[in-house]
Amino acid sequence: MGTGRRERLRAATIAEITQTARRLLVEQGAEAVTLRAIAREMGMTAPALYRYFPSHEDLLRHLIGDLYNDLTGSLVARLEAVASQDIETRFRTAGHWFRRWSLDHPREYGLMFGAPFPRPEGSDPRDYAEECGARFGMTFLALFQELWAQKPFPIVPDERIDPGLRAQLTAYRESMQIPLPLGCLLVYLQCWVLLQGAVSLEVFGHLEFALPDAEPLFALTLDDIALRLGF
Amino acid sequence: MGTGRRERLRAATIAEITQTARRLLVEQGAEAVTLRAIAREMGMTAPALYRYFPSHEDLLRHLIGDLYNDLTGSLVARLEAVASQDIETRFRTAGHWFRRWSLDHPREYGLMFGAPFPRPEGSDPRDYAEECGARFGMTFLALFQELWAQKPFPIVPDERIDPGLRAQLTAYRESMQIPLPLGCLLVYLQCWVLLQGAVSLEVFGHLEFALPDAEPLFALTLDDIALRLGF
DNA sequence: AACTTTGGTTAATGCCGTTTACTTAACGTA
DNA sequence: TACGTTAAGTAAACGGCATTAACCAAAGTT
Repeated sequence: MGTGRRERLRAATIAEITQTARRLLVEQGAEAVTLRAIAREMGMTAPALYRYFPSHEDLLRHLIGDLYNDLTGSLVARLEAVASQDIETRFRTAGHWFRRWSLDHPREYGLMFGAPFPRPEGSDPRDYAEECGARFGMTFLALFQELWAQKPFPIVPDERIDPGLRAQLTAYRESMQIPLPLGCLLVYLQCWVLLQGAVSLEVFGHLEFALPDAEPLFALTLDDIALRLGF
Repeated sequence: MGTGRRERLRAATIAEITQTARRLLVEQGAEAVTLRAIAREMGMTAPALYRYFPSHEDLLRHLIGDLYNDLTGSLVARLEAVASQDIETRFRTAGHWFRRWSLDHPREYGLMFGAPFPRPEGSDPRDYAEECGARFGMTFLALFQELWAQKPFPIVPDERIDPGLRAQLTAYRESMQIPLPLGCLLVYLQCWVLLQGAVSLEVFGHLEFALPDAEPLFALTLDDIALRLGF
């Protein structure tokens, strides 16, 4: 129509797109993160986004990856801020921090840790989002590694772990390339289930039927974790 | 168009609508549960559904309520089947059953326990879905009540519970009209967090990064719960 | 017989993801 | 410097979505 006289000063970038998507997510919720809305916010039209992502789905997966990276960066920063403290304090810091981040970013949390939309059939089982998620898990695992080296916590010996579980833990250890006893990885997973389970219930409002404020209950959950880690 | 010659032999019912919605949910996933699809399946047109529900949103909330009722009924039936066994066995049965139901009904589970779509502003904070959810929770709580009457498990005395938590537990107890010590309710909530947290992570695939089959880990979670209940 | 209620219909609005065909600025190169 | 190519956008269209408005016929009521 001629109004167009495009300047072509600068093309959009993937980072700008995901940032816009995130802003929409935060301000208006997951269902507001549409291709048309993102494009509208950026002064473009929806089909242009197909130059950057093959589908809406993939854009969201990429956003999830970015969110994991944000989470990881924020955790690392928080841990560096308390690097001089003893290891128990740092564990508790990590736990509290994860809960805080999650409560402060409920919509991001929902996208990352809620019910996954079924991944499209042909897509990588190891996509960007999963890679970033794995890196995030690794950051937590590093804490356990350090604790184990510094002050080993009580674990179950390999031969007393259920064989089916033992095989999976062995495979997991090999894929991670981290030389820890299987029982140590098991404690890591159990702590992670405790932590993320408690946070998920709270963020999703599934504890409100009994506790409007679940913080004190979470403190007890952290005590459980501390107990398991021999603190 | 005249093809219409409606017979008006029978009007649709709310139950038929939610059953159709559930079938779509199970067979094609949450995003397939549209008003148009439901109506299509029932040989109707979408606007007709507005005679039964004020919005798509409310229809889904009602479906969630029905799913809770299904869950409750199934749990009660399972517990009756083992009613003659000792209380520990029944607890373990309830836990395993909840996991099994959830893994067998992942899409229903996602709708009920996943990230909640934000409820419309003017809607009841105590809608049908929440009522049914409360009844489900009550069924689990009844197990604790029975256990407590029969073989009390170790609890924290009221005065050693964090004051903020104590106040909330007191309010919860009054709303539930169930005369149990606060420490007992606390253990109930802790066990529920453990159980549902572990199941959520597994159903949503958030443990697959380490464990393709999380059953043995879940068994350990049940052991934790058993420990807390003094078994 | 006339009126009201019940439970549907069609048509329309304005979203949505996605595809197709087209445009045009920028770049590489002969 | 002219020319082909690529990169990055556009507009138009399709079919599907929730929702609303206007309408209609059968069933029940007075």
